[in-house]
Amino acid sequence: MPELPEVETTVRGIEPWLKGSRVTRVVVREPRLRWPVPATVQAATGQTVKRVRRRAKYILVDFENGSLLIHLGMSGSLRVLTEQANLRKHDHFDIEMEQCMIRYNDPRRFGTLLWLEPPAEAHPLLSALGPEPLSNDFHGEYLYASSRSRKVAVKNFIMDGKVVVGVGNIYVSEALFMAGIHPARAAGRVSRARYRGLAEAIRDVLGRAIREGGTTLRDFSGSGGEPGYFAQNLLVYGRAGQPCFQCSNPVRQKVIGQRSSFYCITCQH
DNA sequence: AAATTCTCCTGAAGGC
DNA sequence: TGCCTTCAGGAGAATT
Repeated sequence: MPELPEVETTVRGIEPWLKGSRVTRVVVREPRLRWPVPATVQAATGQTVKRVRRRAKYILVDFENGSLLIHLGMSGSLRVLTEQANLRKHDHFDIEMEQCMIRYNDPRRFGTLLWLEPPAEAHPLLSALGPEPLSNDFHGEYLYASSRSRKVAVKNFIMDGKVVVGVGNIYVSEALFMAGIHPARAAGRVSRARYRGLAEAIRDVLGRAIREGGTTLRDFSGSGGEPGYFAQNLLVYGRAGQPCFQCSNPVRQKVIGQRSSFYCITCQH
């Protein structure tokens, strides 16, 4: 499940192949994704890529008069192909360039391909998003201020894209453990000092994952291309029943906000 | 407004 | 071994 670090790694991987190059063709062979891929994506044909960037977990391919928006959903991935390659099951679309092609594969079809008229930031999917977790706008004070009177579990609060973007189920579990905060605690009942620690933990865990993804990222072309986001050793996520690295008590697993949460009842309060 | 539930889909894992 | 069931999960939409 691609989280922010993998999306970032993907962006860095494909940008050198796309930037300054022209789209020669967009082939949509299986339009059934999160939303049906609209015919308007053909607007990219013939245009030159100005840049490739990430906002939350969205990939934006910017052109002079619009942007392609790509989301990897749960199971999406992009590959750069420089020569003919057989189609695989769940290959949804290709963006053909002068020197290569970007091929999107997504078994579970939770991903997205849309065409956005400028300014892209005004699009409903992007306009209400919170700050980037690695930006200067994101810090403990911000979390503290925006969580007052909020009763939702702090875990759900952090996963809310209007609060901060791109912190998914895996990394929120990791960051809460690092900060010693119980995931089910009401967001409004977390102290300023602990929010400082949490913001720091989020920044740390995402930053590390991106750096590790960057090291496993080589040329991003060919068959492999899978960003190595799981290279990171996880402290609690997926470790139910195994000893906590800090106190050796078994890690608990419980569903909070419809999603599995992993935490240590001794170390997190 | 805020919180909760529903929804999309398929591969993997578990049960017998 | 193999078939059937269950479940996970990003995030917008719908509902309470």
